[in-house]
Amino acid sequence: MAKDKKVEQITDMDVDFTQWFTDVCTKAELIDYSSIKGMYIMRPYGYAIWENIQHILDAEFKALGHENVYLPMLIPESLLQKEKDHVEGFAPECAWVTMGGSDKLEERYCIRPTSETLFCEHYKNIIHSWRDLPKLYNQWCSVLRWEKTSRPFLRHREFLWQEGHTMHATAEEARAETQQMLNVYAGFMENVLAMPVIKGRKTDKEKFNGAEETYTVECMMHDHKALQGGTSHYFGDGFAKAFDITYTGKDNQLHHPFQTSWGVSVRMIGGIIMTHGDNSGLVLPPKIAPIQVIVVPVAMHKEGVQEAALKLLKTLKAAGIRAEIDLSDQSMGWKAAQYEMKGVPLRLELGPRDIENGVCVAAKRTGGDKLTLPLEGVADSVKSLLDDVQRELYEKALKNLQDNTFDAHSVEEVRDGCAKGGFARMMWCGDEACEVKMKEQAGVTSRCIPFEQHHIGDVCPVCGKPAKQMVIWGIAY
RNA sequence: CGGGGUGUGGCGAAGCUUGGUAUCGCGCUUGGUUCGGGACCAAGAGGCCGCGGGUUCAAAUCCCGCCACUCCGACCA
Repeated sequence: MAKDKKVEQITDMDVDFTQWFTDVCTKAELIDYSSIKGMYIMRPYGYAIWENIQHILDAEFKALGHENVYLPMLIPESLLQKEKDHVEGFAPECAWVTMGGSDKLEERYCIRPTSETLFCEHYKNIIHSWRDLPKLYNQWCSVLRWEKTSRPFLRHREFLWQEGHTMHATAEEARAETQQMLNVYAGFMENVLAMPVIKGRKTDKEKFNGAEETYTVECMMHDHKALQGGTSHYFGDGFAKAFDITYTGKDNQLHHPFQTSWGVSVRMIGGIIMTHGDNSGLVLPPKIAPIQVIVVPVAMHKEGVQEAALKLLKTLKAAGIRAEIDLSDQSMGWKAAQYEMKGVPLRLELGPRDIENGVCVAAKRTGGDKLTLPLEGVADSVKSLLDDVQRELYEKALKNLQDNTFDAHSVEEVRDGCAKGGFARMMWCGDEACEVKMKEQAGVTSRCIPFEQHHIGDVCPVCGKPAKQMVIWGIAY
């Protein structure tokens, strides 16, 4: 039976979620392994998803006044060391270039794990006056962090990302930028990736090395674990002071500018997979899917079928839909399973019977009965179905988040509740010692201090002292 | 980086204990029949047995080292 064959190809997600994830990454042809641990090959289908992410986000960044730049890949050790917290955080995972050709280098160069220091070096050269501010730069690139363990999309040693780095005249302006970009990420994830997010602030323990404040959008995966979707940092003038970046203000006095940085990476693709995927494979939100519609002709050998299918494809493409056709001689069943594996949101079948009736048959990747669509005005019906899939994915993910988020009043409650997956909301005194205890006793980390606060209790259940905020706790990827 | 498991055509496995020159299924190629949920017949092609060293007349098999994958910790976007 067909069902048995599916199980052969891809591990059941309820049996082994990790193995299921790896199966999807390789069998949907998103990724291949290279010979170096943690360095993956992004195959055309996987890279196309990243390209779609890039196109949409890049346009949003630019609409908000940001400019793209490209900075070097190597950071001299002396430059990296200028900001103490920053270097301490990244030193353990830096890879170094020590040779130039056959000569040992005078100073070793770090392969960028992130580019704050490089941006600072450059900003010092180009920022002199209040007229030079703000500087709103963004860079699409890859960075390298020598991770001990690695997994496709979730933890690469080299990963693709974007890093925005901005400089502002005032702290208020920089803070506003930090929030603005967090909102850009949240909107993108919810509206385009169909992934509901929790916006909030990271605790000091979890914040970025060198940042004053780190903000995050946290998502819940299908297995109820947490994934950070994007981060936005407010640096204050710490880096500016460390790198001696100054400008002359309208008051003819020297000032340090205020800085932000923000980024998202291919990890988001891991998030898409783990949010929407099912036991048939990948499920892609239509807005990001490289192929939105696959046209499958049925009984192609029969008179006129192929022509009609190609005509249908042309109609869809002309309407701006990312559609493709499978004219291979594989069986109907094989094709159905194949495009389900690859997460194509909508499949259109067209056979002799349909042509006779002037219709085609649509199957949504999200399931439900197959639908019969008149070929007359098919592009509009398809667009509407794609919208349905997009909405259904979001609603399902939102339900998963809501159903698996609970209020907790004790460490034990968090431990037991999160052990089977989920987000715990619990009050917190703000003390890092209690956060450490949560990790030790409940096995969870703080995901964020959500902007949307609820009053669950008056005290921190860990220490009994008065509580300051509600924190989301969970097990993170 | 510590502990466990794994590595054999593209994929999944058998063979390893007891050394003798590699087997099966899927996939791939060609031809034909099929075609509304993973089709069938026939003929073919494809292997540095993860890499390096050692033992031996002889190594996929035994020994040592390394690399990679994977799971559990610690670390991290």
